[in-house]
Amino acid sequence: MATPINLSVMKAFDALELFNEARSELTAEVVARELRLSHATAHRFLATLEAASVLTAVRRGVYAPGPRLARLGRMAEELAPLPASLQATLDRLRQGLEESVMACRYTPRGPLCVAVSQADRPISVNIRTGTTLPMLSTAQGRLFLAGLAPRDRKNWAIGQSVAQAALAEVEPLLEGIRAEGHALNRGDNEPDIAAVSVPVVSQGRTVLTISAFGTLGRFGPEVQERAARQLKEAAAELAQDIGPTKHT
Amino acid sequence: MATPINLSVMKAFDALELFNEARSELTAEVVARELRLSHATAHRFLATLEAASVLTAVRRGVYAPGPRLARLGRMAEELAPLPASLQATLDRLRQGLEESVMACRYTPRGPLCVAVSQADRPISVNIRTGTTLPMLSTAQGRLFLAGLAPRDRKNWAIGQSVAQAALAEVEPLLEGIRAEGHALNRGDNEPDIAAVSVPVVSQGRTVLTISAFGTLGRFGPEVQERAARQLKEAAAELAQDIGPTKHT
DNA sequence: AACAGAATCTCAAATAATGAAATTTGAGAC
DNA sequence: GTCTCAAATTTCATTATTTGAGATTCTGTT
Repeated sequence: MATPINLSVMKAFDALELFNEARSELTAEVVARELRLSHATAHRFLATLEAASVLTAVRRGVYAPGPRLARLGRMAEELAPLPASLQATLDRLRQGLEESVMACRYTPRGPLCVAVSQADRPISVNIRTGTTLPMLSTAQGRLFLAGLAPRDRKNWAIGQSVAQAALAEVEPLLEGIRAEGHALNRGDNEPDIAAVSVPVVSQGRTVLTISAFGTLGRFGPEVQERAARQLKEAAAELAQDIGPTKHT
Repeated sequence: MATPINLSVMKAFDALELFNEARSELTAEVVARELRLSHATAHRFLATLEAASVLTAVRRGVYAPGPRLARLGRMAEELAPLPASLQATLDRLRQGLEESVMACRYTPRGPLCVAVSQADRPISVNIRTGTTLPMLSTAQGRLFLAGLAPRDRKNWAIGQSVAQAALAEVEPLLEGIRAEGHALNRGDNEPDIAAVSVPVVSQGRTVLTISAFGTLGRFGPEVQERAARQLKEAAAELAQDIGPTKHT
């Protein structure tokens, strides 16, 4: 049903995902172990990425991020089609709410996290940009579904091999979401994690969701209501930023 | 002789290279044409990159850079093992010399451009980070060769299938480079392009080159001398920044 | 010098990628 | 609403590429 995915390319990006602050260099041994590949195959991925300047060989057998990856990232930041004001808006909301805030875009597989502003506390809930959330069990997913016409919702379920029964089960929730203008999540997707989400609507379509999220204990009724209000104001501003585009 | 390279991964990065300021979106048609693939294969690469969040689907058939690419780029900028002061140093040199300035690292395939500071003029010579230069015909390549022990130089030629005769031909040049402490290029690699390069030497090894480059007409003897002097001073400072590391 | 472990290379077998052709989608005309 | 058609997406037999076991090379230690 779906376009087959190039598995080598996925693995190459999986390898890049192994870098983090605590691991600024990669060896074939780490790649082989983490991605469950042979040592020879892991080495070949690293050698390929080095040949492409995506990685740089620090010394024999040890690789670090390379200049091309940095350049492609800068290019992505300059060209990606998000409102210019999105990150600043998220930062402002985060300061006002004192919780983490994020924005998601619709994809058929689920809401895609495209920007985050993490709460300032030493330890807080975070999500990585590029993460795709489940559609049926998250506030963001339900907002996107609530914004679709019934036929589009049905086609979505068919396209993603989701049982019509599962879709029918959330229809009452979607009704409530449309009435309230925001969606809540209290542990439905992740235990002990709450979220309040509102849609950014441009030309009758939900083009983004923005959400405040954190631990359940921090999200009582008053916080929820305050968050929903502030998120809605921000969403209205963002919708004006987006305005009419050729994406109709 | 060398580790085989994964061709699918290379093609995926070739596809990413098609974005630029004038082209912020990609279609399968463009990818197919530019990379000489079938329409179906081009679509599959785009779908793969979209599934990996490296691209984002703007609408059916149209793709833009995605959040994961931006994130990986930021990660690369944070983790890549360059001296922290490198870019500032290049910027300062550019201002002093009023020419473009760049830094290269050694790879067996040739000098890899890892940082650039482009001259302020509306039109000036530039190079893209991630570009690998030829080894024998560039000032940077000759500097790296000049800094290798004769046996290492011979092994390099064997490893890269370079004829020993070609290597022997540049030996007198390398001798001159070692005596002067810098290397010149006046159209040897690219017609009408001149470069002055100096090595950044740490623990007896040439770990970087820094170069000023521009059109031939702007690089008279006085400019060359002035550039060499300023580049050498900067190289000495950078070498101290690098200092003793575990890269011995 | 010898040795050992890690990194790199080789190549036959297995698997995945490719592209021609079929199918689906969606915009525009009526 | 239906129909048309170009573009996008999917299918599947064939071909090319990828994989990993094992061989070879490299390098640090003694």
